[in-house]
Amino acid sequence: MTQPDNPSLRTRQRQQREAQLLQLARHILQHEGFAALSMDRLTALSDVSKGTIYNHFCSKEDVLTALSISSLQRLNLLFQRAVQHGTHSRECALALHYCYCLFGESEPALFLCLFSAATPAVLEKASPERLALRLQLEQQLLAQCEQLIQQACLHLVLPPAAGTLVSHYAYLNWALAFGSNALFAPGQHLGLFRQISLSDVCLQGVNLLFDGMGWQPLSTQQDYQQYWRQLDLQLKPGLLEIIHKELS
Amino acid sequence: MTQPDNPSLRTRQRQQREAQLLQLARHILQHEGFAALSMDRLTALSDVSKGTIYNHFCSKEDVLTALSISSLQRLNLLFQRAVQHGTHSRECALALHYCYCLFGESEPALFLCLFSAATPAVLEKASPERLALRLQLEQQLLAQCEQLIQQACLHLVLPPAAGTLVSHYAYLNWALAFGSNALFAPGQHLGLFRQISLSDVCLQGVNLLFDGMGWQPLSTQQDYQQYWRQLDLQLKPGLLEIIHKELS
DNA sequence: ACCTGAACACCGTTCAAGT
DNA sequence: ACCTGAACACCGTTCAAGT
Repeated sequence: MTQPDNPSLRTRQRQQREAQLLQLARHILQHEGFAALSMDRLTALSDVSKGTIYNHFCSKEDVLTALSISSLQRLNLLFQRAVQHGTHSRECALALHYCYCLFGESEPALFLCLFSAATPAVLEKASPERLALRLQLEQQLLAQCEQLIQQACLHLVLPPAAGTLVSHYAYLNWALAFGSNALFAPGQHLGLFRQISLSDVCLQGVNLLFDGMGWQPLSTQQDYQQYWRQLDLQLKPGLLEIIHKELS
Repeated sequence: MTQPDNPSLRTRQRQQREAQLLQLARHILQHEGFAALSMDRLTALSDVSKGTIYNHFCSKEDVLTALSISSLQRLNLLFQRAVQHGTHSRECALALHYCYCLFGESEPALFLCLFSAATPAVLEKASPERLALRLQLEQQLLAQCEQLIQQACLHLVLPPAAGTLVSHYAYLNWALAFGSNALFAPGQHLGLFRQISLSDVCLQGVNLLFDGMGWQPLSTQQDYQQYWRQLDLQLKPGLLEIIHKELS
């Protein structure tokens, strides 16, 4: 029979190598651009053969999907940390948006993976296993948002409305956060929105959306810009630690 | 000297062929998927040689960018038509969102081109000329939004705020519209948001955003769901005509 | 001036041979 | 059981030759 430690050791080594490969892929994206990411290039930078790389990823697009998964895992951790910071539900929700914005600003390459991995060309060639994992992680993120919204309804600081309110609200929060971040990078690249600060516009967008929802206290009653600055001072260092843990 | 008609004829023929090639590319994307779009496949379906195709597009990614440009041109036309429909500025702005949503729903493949063309892998390999044209068209779209917002401020139905209000508001509208549409397609693909209607969630998002901005009349004062249905009845046919003009 | 398609280089993917 | 890298197929891109 095999030794009891052997399989777990193998698994650990395998995971470690996969993390190294993803690290290298990230390096290529960051320093040589997305067009430079090829299996050849990845093989050249790694210390394994092409066949071994295909033992981890079924296609080049699967590599991008794996990077998007590690982004989602990191976002989940950020959310878990940030949601504890606020003193009421609207502050907590704002803290989640702060996480998303911070992630996009401090790790643009990883955010662009998240963006690119949602593209049909990538979705079509990613492995079913990774797509399932991605779905699970996105559901986890959504669940954190929905829980917060539900809590706000229960505490009567968020007026109830008809229909599938909670999932719609969560969708719209996600859409606004994703859209704000996704527009920014290519916009800058093209020369659009040159005078806009991502952080400012995200904060403003969330304020408007939450005010529209009637989520109390409204931005006329509390200065959320000040809370955002508070997040910068109190939460940012811990979040950056999470983002950079086991990165580079 | 050359005949006076010759150059314009040449140009027209050239444009016509380019339109045909884009039409074929669209056909591949729609019926065979994004992964199936290759210069070989495009050549096979066309009646010209590969070299001629490279005479129009500097790369495969340039083809996607060209399709995103024709999407933007169509959106511009839709906006021009729709903005005239409303009886006050908030209705006009809602009509613009209606256009975006309708475009995403009725031409998902073209919307996905818009989405994919914002991806770094595509941006890096598109021709500078097309990127410049794209920038121009996006600025045109933005200008239409900003004009509407400015008008609302002048008519005192949109409370003025500090700083670069107008461009921020336009950015957020775009981010919400883009995000709502962009999340939907891959979400459906993954199995996320299965119970959500794109149209419903877009309308709700815009209502919340505009209410948050204080854009009068608020959604508590006017039933915008009814106006949305009105757009379905009165505006949709004309818009679909614009969308499908010179398409398949 | 423009079109052609063979040619080339590179890249994605596989798999027989090796350990 | 896993790794290797040669081999293959396909794809993106170019360009000498042709009209």
